[in-house]
Amino acid sequence: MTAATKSSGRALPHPEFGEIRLEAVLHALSDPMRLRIVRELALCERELACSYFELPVTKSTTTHHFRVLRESGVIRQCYRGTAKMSGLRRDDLDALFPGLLDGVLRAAARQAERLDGA
Amino acid sequence: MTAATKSSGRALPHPEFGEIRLEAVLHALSDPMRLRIVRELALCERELACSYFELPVTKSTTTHHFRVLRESGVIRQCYRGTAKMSGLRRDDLDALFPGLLDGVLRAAARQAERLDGA
DNA sequence: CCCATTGTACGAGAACCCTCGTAGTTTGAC
DNA sequence: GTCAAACTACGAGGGTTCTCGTACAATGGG
Repeated sequence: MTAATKSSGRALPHPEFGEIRLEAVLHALSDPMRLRIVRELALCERELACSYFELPVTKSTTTHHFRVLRESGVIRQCYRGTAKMSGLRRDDLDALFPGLLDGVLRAAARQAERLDGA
Repeated sequence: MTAATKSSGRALPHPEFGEIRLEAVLHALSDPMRLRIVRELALCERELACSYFELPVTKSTTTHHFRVLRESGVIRQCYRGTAKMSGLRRDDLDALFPGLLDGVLRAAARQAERLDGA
C-alpha cells in the first residue's frame, strides 16, 4: 500500500478552489473557537494534529469546528496515521481574496492584545 | 426643539469604540444580504436611507439586518425626519482593525466579478 | 492479536438566526 | 388635525448552529 492510499482510508471532502465562498469563510471565522484554531495554525505555519489544540470543549465539538473550517475552505485536512492533520489553505485563500486572511489575523491579534492584555 | 433633539426621538444603541468585537463584525458580514448592504454603503461613501436599498426581503427583515450591522459596530445610524440614515463606521473599524474592512470589500468585489460575471 | 490513541457518527437539547406578517409609532407635509 | 411615508415592535415558524454524551472505527505499537 502506498503512502497515498494509506492516508485515504476516510473521506475528507473539501470545496474546490472555485467553490470557496466569502460568506462561508467569514462565517467560519466568526466563531471564537474557530478563530482561535485558525490563529494557532497561522502562528505555527505547518500542519497540526487536532489533538494539538487544547480547546475548552469536548472532542466531538472540536471535530465539528474543524469540519466547518474545512467545508468552508479555510483549512485543508488529511489523515496521517491515527492523527488528522490540519493546515491553513493560505495559497487558495490568498489567490481568491488577497489580503483577507492576513487582515483578519492582524485584527484578531490586535483584539487579543487589547482584551487579554498587551 | 433643536436639530439634535429632533433627531433623537427614537433610541439607536450603538456599541462604543472599545466594545466592537471582531467576531461580531465577521458574523455581521457573513450574511449575503448584509454584505450587499455594506458594499453599497462603501460605494456611495455617504449615509443612505434604508429605503434606498431594494432588497429581496420585506421591510421587517431589512430592519433586522440593519440592526445586526449597527449592533455589531459596522454601521452608524441616525434618524433624519422619517428616514433612518445609515453609514459605515469606517473610522472606527479602520482604527480597530486596519485593513480588515477594505480586505473584505475587495474580496466581495472580486467574488462578485467571478460569479456574476465580470 | 490486543490495546491505547485519535478521531468519527449519531442523536439530542438549547440557543440562535432569518424570514415573514400584522399592528403600531414617529415624522413631515398639507 | 389629518394623512402618507418610513420604519419599528412583536411574535411566530422553520432552519441552522453549538454543545454534549455515548458508542464506534481506523491506525500503529508491543
